[in-house]
Amino acid sequence: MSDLLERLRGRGWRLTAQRRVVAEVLDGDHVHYTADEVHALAAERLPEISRATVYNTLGELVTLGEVIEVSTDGRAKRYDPNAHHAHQHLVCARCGTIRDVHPSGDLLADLPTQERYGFAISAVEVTYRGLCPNCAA
Amino acid sequence: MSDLLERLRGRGWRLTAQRRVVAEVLDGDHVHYTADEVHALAAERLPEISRATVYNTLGELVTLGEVIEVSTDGRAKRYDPNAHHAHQHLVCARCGTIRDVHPSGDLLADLPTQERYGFAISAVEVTYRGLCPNCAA
DNA sequence: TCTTGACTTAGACAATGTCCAATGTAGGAT
DNA sequence: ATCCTACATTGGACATTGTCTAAGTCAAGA
Repeated sequence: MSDLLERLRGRGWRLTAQRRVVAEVLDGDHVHYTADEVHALAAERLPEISRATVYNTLGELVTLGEVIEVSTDGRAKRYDPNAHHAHQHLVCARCGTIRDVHPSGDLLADLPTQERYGFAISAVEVTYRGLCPNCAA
Repeated sequence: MSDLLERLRGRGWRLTAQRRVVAEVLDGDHVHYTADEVHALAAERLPEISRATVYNTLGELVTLGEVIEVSTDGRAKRYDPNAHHAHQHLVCARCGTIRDVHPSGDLLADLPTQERYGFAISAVEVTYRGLCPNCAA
């Protein structure tokens, strides 16, 4: 993730202050912010950045495969910059916090063809749900 | 699911026309409607049913463990009445259609303790994403 | 049949996300 | 160094999904 900006420039991204700030906010391994959280953090550095730009930029990063969009609870989507390493999520049912975990084995065994019902499958997600240490108290 | 109404009555549910209609709409194995779809279908039989009642009733059914709430795309949640048989979901990335599939083995192997980060895990979800036969065309 | 607490209703409100027309600007061309 | 222009940003209106509340209604036991 640290050389994200170079990768993006290499793909012809026009590098603006807004995009740089959004990318910097997302830098880090265990970060799973909502769009509004990204907006708030970006605005600390670039006060007049608009919500629309944050949404646009996040959408572009998802399209480029640099971050993964995670919808765990029907509330705000969260954005996961750890797109280059296969991982799964631990989600708190109360506060929505997400934590990455790493595959314990190769559970991603593909579905047998007869269970695919004609779908062209491109990804598998595994989500463990429960209460985080904070909310369990 | 077919004797859902009896189970609910047995739990002290007050049986109203609205609840009956919502439960009937959800009857069926491969049904995964959004709350608005449930409302529209319920309104065909009981025209003046309100959205609030549909939301309330769906929430109660989830609390009672009779249906499962599925959030696959950050858009509307879908309600899965097939709560009594373990299963996984195949989700179309374009149209949001959901299809049930049945565990091919016991992939639900628990996470090792050192990967739980103090979470009290209560459920595991597996979602396969791709394009359904319709959208692939 | 009466009564009562649970249920339903309409609509206001909240949270999240999308879209658009007007304005600004990054970076190549000159 | 400056100019151009296609692409990016902005603010605000709008859309979708879901929640809440106060007032009216009704299921089911007495």
